Amino acid sequence: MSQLNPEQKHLLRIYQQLYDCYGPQNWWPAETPFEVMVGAILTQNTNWHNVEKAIAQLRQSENLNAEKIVNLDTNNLAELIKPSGYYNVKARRLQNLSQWYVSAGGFDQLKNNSIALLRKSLLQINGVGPETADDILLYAFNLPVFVIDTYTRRLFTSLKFIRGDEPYEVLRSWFEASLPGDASLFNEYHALIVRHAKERRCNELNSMPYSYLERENNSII
DNA sequence: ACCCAGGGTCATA
DNA sequence: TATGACCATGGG
Repeated sequence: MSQLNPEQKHLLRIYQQLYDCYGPQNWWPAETPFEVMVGAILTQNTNWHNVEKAIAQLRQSENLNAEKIVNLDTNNLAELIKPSGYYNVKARRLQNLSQWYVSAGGFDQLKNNSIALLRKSLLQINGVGPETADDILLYAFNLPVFVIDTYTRRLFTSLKFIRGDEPYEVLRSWFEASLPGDASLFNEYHALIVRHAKERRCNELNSMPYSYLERENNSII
C-alpha cells in the first residue's frame, strides 16, 4: 500500500466507496464460461433484462452450447434470441463465436493460452470488439483485464480522471497499470460501475473528484 | 411518442 | 482516421 501513487490510492478509494454503497455484485450471472460469452454478445448495446429472456429461450430449447449453435439454422437461432434485439446480426455473431470455441477445442484448451493471445484471437471473430473481448477475458476466463464501457467512461470523466474520448486501449492499459492486477478486483469494480450507472444511489462519489486532468494539466496519454 | 440500453461493422471521404 | 448509417427489442 505504501508504494501506491496518488492515482492508485484514489482509484481504490473510489472502488471502496462503490463497494460500501452497493456490496458484492456476484458477476457474471451465468452457469458456464460459454454462457458468459453468449451473454457478452447478446448484451451489446442492449438492456440485460432482454438478454436474460433470450438466454432463457436458448436454454429451454437446449441450444445453449457451442456445438448446437454452430449447427442451428441461422434464422432459427435468430428467432430464439429475438428479445435481445439486433437478432439477425447477433445470430451470426453467436455462430462465429461458437465456431471459434469449437475449433479451439473448448474452454479447457482455450484457458491455457496467454491473455494477449486470447484477446488477439477473440478480436479476429467478426462481431467481437474490444469490450466484448474483455468481458469474455475477465468474466469467462477470470483473467485480470479491466473492461472499458460507456459507463466507465462517463463515471471517470465526471470524476475528472479522463477526458472521455481516449481510445479504448489507452484507457484499458491505463486502468490496468493503475490498479493491482487482480481479476477479482477488476470483476467487482466493473460490476459496481454498472450498478452505480443504473441506480446512482452512491452520493458519496460525487464529492470525491480527483481532478487528475487539472492537476497534471495534461491527458493520461 | 420518445429515448436509450452492459457495441460492432461496414461504407464512404 | 474519422464520421455516419445500420442493426431492433422492450422498458422507462
